Amino acid sequence: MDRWVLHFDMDAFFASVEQLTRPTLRGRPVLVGGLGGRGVVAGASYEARVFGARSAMPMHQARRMVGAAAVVLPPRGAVYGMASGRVLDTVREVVPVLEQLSFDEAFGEPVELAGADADAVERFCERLRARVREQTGLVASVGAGSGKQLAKIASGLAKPDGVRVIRRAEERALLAALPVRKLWGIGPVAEERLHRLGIDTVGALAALTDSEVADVLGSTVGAALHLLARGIDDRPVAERAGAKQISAESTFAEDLTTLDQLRDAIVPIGEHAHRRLQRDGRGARTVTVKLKKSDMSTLTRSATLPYATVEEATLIGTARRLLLDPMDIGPIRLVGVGFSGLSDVRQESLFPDLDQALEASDDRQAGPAPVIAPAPTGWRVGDDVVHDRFGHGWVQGAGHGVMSVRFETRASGPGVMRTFPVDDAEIRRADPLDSLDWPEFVAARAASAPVGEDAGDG
DNA sequence: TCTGGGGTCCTAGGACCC
DNA sequence: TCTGGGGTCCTAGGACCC
Repeated sequence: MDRWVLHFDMDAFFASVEQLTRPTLRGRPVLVGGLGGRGVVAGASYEARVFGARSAMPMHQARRMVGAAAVVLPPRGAVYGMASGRVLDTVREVVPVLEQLSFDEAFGEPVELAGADADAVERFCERLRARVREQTGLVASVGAGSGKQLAKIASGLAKPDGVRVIRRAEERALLAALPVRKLWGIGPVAEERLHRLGIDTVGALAALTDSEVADVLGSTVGAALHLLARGIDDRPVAERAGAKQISAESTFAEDLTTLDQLRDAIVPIGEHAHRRLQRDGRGARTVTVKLKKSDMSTLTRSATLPYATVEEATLIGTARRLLLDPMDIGPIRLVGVGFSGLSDVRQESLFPDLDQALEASDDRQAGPAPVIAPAPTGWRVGDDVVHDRFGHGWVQGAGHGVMSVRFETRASGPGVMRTFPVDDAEIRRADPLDSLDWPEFVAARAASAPVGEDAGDG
């Protein structure tokens, strides 16, 4: 009996959430991403893509392509996370088993579609999209095919705002004509290797022998891709287990050149990773430090503790001791801290002596301020604010002692802009999530919870 | 003014144990 | 007293995904 795998993919997710919660931005070219000199685009609205802007492009380049109309916003991870959760909850009402790939993508294989004809699958996908749009205000595209690979290719063809069902009869021809890069698992390196051998299409890849593919792409990855290229893809759709690794990293505006700078810089990064570890609830046994040099090559150093721990001092102390000296390895643009070997751990250690030893050797100190200045105390474009009379809004511009605030939320429709002195006492920092929910739930939440910090967490 | 941040999986070598 | 083979754990690097 024919199986049907669905791939569900939100359209321009980050930018769409911005346009949903800040209605003035609808129809405008929105770029979400890092604002600094080294920032890249994390999300671009379709209006921005018209100019050639794309995800992963350096922000300055995208900004130049789009021109003066560009609206550039820092990512609001907490809002995207909340929106993502609601979208997936909605999908789950219809497709209970979901394999979530990211914030905005998931595979499903609805049991009621087993053996269905393509028209029925198409109707199902359209109903799913309509439901998501009604309940969340966000647009998804859905692809369907005989396996994960084809479902994913189909959703790519469906975008924007559509459904694409790849029928059995068209499968072979469609796949064969595709550039190899379209296969999930073929990136720039594999693509280049195949090009050098004159293999440009999935059809040409499929026509190779097993051993030829293994020679070019390796025996494990090569064999898997060779099967996919021939349309053989019986991988099951299954819920993902908990994360295997939790990490945080940061790129600095200017390269770090001394060990002291690294030792200072790694602390807030380790704390960030540790906060997320705490939220996860497990402890970590292995600590990994990642350093990216100015030439973009990376070095990693890791250490495995005798037991998993949740202790911040132990974990960050271990990370600090793993650092290498830029005097030896060269200037560093990024520092990362990762925790792995995750497991449930009781709070009290089985090895109190060892704990003491580890903490004693922890050279962490309350040293000078981090090299990278903390967020400026003033208002920045994109900040969420609240005003007693005008309600929830966001900072659209700031400078020269004044700031312009657009008062609007998802529920309000396009709002008015007002100008205030930057030190106006009536303007306060607000929880970004209120832009999604205001005013329905906000009163209840404001009464019970403090304003969230960590909005940039994604 | 080049190239973020959060992940997964694979490879390969060495240590260590039986 | 000069040389095996298998299994597991650890470390480092890299490709790839969104």
